[in-house]
Amino acid sequence: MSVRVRFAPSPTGYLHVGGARTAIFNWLYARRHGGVFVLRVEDTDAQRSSEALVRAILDGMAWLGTTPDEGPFFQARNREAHVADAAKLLARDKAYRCFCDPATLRAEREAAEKETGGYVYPRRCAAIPRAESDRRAAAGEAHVVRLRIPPGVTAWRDRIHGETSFPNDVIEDLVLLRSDGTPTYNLSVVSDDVAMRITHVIRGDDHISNTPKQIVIYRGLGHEPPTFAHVPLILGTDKKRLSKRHGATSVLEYRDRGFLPDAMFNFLTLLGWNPGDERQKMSRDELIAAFDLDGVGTAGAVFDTTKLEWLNGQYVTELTAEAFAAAARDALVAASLWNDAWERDRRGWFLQVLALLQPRTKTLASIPSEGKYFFDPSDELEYDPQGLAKAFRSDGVAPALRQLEARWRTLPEWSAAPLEAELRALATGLGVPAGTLIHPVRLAVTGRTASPGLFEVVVLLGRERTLARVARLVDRVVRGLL
RNA sequence: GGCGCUAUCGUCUAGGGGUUAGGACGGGUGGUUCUCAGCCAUCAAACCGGGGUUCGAAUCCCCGUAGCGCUACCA
Repeated sequence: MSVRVRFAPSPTGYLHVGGARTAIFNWLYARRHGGVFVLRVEDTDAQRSSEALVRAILDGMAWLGTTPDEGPFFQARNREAHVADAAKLLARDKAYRCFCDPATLRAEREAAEKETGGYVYPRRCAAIPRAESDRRAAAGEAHVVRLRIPPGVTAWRDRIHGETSFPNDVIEDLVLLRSDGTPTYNLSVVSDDVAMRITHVIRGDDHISNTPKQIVIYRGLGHEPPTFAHVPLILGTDKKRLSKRHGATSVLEYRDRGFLPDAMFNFLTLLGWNPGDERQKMSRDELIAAFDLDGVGTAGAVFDTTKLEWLNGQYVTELTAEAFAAAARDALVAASLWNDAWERDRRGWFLQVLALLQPRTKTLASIPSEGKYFFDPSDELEYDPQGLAKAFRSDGVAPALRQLEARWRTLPEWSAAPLEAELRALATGLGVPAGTLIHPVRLAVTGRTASPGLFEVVVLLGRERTLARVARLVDRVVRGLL
């Protein structure tokens, strides 16, 4: 039987990293086994669902590259089939009508929870004879339909947790159909999974306790349950289930923060799964070839973005120059630092600047700030205060820079080798280490204490901007303005 | 409260009777170098606790403990 898996988010929020990882595992499993990946939107809660949220989930999946082979299907549209399945269960006596007053039940539950803590519906209506049940329903008496949980134990072999079982007496005769005739979650899920011929249910650990209920429904319907694989939850740094208060949890937020989808995909894959060897950075094809449910761990995993940043840096470094340029363009536009010339006659210059920046870039969003001294036409830099104090510790620095400025001004060729030779010659003549000049110059042209190689930077900055910046800083230092 | 799941460096994890308990991120140190990044070298860093079983438990069993999840006419 060919593999059919599904991702079934309820559109009550954007696609968060936990859901994204579940989607990835399903997608990977389908790809690995030549199966089909189905997307089913569980939109039966009309209050909380919205089209915009459906859109957000689809966008998130598209960004990650886990687009469905089938779907999106919308669960709410299958309501009639779910109701029909409930009728089937009723006809087979796998379910029964419950005429209990909801307010009474609620009171009982509250009282029980206060005392012993536990409460399962005491099955008062389970024994109502069929004829009476039919008569009362026909007479219009309000009722719900409940699943009849048989005695015994419900067990399954979870692909991740192994043998798992629940004693049936702690499983409630859950409501399948509400008094208004609408189906509830567990019924809808099973009904749809059966209709969609799902073979493997790969979902979060939080569904473990729904599983025995669903298995009873499968059997009641006369179907063999699928294989279940419950993936451990993703946790926040406090080890609690990841939620908004832990910071960014939407995958699209990571896109906006300058992360690459391949990096995010790779990182999420490694959260709770490992290839069985020591690889960390893996391409999609490698991931597909290596992915297996057996490699999924059993314990929750803390979502710590430190490693994601490293991984993203790896992927950024490997981007082609064109791809990096396109990403840089978007980031610069967003930062209002973009100049159209960089796509035209200044294209070559732009690419050279980016070549310096790319290997040092961890996230795309940091490009504008990291390269501001290149992109911002202004020479009014802000100087790193600590760097300033250190670079101009000695009084001889400012005059030395003036000499350097003069030498560079008349340099026949504005390129790295002569620029460096000139600076070093001056340093030697002055009897100081080259760093004594290099550091203040770096500060003058970039405002910072750290940058790509100074002479490469200066070459790209050009003579005008370089000399203007050096002169500006020296001037301000001499006048005691800094 | 009940039921369930889980427990190896700070984090992601490997290891499933005998290992110097391995790797990655992050951190430290040293080297390369004008700084940063990178690269190279190197260091620190873990088996939740207690009982068993065994010649020998991180590993198997039991009991604790802790964390998390579920416990609706929500999904």
